[in-house]
Amino acid sequence: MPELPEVEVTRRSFAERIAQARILAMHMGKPLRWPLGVSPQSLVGRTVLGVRRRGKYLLLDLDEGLLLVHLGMSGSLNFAPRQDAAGPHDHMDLVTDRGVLRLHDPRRFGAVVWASSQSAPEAQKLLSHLGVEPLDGQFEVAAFAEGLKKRQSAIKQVLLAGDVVVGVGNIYASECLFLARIRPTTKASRLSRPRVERLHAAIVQVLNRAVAQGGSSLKDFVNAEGRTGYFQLEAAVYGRAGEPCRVCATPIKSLLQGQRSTFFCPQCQKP
DNA sequence: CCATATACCTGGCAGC
DNA sequence: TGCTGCCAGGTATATG
Repeated sequence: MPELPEVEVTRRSFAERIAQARILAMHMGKPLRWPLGVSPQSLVGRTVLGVRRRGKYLLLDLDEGLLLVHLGMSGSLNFAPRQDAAGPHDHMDLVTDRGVLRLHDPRRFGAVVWASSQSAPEAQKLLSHLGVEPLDGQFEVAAFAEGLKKRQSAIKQVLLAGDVVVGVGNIYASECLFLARIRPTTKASRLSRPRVERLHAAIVQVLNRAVAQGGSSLKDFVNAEGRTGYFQLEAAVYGRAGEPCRVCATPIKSLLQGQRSTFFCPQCQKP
């Protein structure tokens, strides 16, 4: 579910409300992708200073250490003054004096991991290999082009890998490549400079637009206030196999790349 | 180092 | 209805 836009929308929907909250209790449900790494009880008394994002990870800065939260494929957070009894798919409650932050994650590919600092091994293991942030002004064409030059695999899969640029998942990879008029199977190293420039601009444009639309709610994404997103309504290619291209009316095609579905317009995205 | 396959887990849906 | 197989927004890890 959650790519950069959904994670950022989630962050914005509770960051201010949880700032300066004191942790009163923490309850963990079924095992997630990785263990918390510390006793939930040991976090009682800590204060949540703020919420940042790195790639698809949310970083909850505490007055001592931090929590890394990942939503996996099916995770969502909810922050409210109170929560109902936990359901079978609620796997974390962070009870604070400003509300309860609850992680709902049916597939349990998500995770909540404690780290003593962002530079500590337990955090670096997850963050160190991540590529540049596309929306923070540090994303530059020259470095992007350099990163792509080294990669022999298809551009779609290089985007998904997240070690050149972070945040572009399976929906937005197809959308960005459509906007940039690039065939997803093109080898990254073979992209012409104009195409790299178009892709760079498309990534920024698509992700910003998706954030503005509250993310994509294909199935069940909601932000920490329980609100759905609307970007899926304007998706150009994702999930539209067989439907007419919004630009040229040619039927959208789909294919598999690395076991993931890719969607593209064979007319607008020439090899 | 690089590229690709695999594993994790649950629910929804098409097809029979 | 109920079963089976396939698909789904991610990514560390194993394998070649």
